[in-house]
Amino acid sequence: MVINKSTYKDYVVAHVYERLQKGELNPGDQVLESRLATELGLSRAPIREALQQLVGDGLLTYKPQVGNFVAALSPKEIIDAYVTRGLLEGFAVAEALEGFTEEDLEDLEEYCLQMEKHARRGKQKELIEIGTEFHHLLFNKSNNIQLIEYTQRLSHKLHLLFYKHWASLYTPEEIRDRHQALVCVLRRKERPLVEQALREHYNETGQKVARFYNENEEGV
Amino acid sequence: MVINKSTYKDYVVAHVYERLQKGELNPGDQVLESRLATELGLSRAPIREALQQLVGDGLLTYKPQVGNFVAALSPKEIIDAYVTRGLLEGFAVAEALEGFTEEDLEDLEEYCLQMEKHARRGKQKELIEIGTEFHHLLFNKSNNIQLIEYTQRLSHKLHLLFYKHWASLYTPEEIRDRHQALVCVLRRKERPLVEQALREHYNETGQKVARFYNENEEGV
DNA sequence: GTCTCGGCAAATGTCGACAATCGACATCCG
DNA sequence: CGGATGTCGATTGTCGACATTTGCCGAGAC
Repeated sequence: MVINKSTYKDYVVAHVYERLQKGELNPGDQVLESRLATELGLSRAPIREALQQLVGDGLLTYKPQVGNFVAALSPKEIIDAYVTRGLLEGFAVAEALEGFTEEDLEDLEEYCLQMEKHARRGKQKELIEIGTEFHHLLFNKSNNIQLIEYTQRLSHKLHLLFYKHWASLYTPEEIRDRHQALVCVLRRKERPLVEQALREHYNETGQKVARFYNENEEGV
Repeated sequence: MVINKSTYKDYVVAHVYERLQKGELNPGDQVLESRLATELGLSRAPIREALQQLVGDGLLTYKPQVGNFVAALSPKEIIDAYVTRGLLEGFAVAEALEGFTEEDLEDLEEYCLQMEKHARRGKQKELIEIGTEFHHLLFNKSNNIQLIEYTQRLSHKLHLLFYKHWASLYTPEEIRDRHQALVCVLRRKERPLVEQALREHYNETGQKVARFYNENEEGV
């Protein structure tokens, strides 16, 4: 593109994101370099770079001499990923606990209500957006760069892979309550509680997503 | 090459690792693609792939249109990285707490003694090796793939960047005691204690490394 | 003396073509 | 008929050349 002064790589990455979100690329599918190249009117070089980055982010898996495939996580791997995210985000939030102002907390509570509203009306896109914003606000208070980087990566990965199912996992009330509970714990300013709460938050979701996949289709 | 059926990329990655360990590449140095290419008798394509992987692992940083540079962490970033590793490894070990047999624990204690011995005799290479083995045995008991992957990456990064200083941070007795303390805590089989112990273990080391760098040279 | 502008060298970004490898199908032999 | 083997198409791996961008350096104006 022109707007982004940087290279084609990011453009390709964005394109693949989109394909993933639209469901045009599903777990297990092979991602062909030449196909993407002709699609985007580029040579294979920038495509390969983009794909490699996606592999690094865990969205694709790479088999040498064979190709890149959309990551297909087993139920166990799904749970693992969510558990790990809970660990990272829990710690990040705990580290930044003192940094949360009353205003922040009220913003978060407002998000809870909005999430419920959007969920109730079936506005999936807005729901996702607010949800992302919610957690973003949470772990971005931390100033541990390394921690944030890993959290972002994992968050991004889970977001793209399980994007579609968010609305079918919990009822609108559950969504609201679960997130309000987090804000509640945040208010108490006790590190271990905060860590524990976020771990459980993601642990539950991981279990649900994994069960969902187990029922609907066999992963891997 | 022939012995390794996989691609040149891994070969290049290994080569850069070596250069880093030997101190031929230092933080801040630019890593030139064409230079590596002629050095290894390859074209720039596999070099670029390898460098990109190294960027993903955090060993290099990448400036678009400019090049790749050996990561130069600020003191804060050094501490952050160690803290994060403590978080990950602490959790991984805690998760696998029941999996540690008495035999494992005795092996670990044996490692402690060997580390002290090698440190005392100035055998840096062996010291590093055992140290790596020690922590490897610790977090590899976990079966959380995602967690292990991140831990490995971070471990690898810190290993390569601060490899050289290990022996100068602690006395041989301290090295032994610090690791024996970990085994001790492991024996008690109490999750929170284990997590806490590993966090502190790496926190301390991070502080030391950061201070070391602050005194000897200005990072970044 | 300092600042600005323009051009030059060097490095990265991209391209199209060729080589090596893998998977699948067809074929051959027991 | 079943399993091993050879061949073919498709895809990735690698290459060398070209395009573009960056940062430096020096000439010239103020």
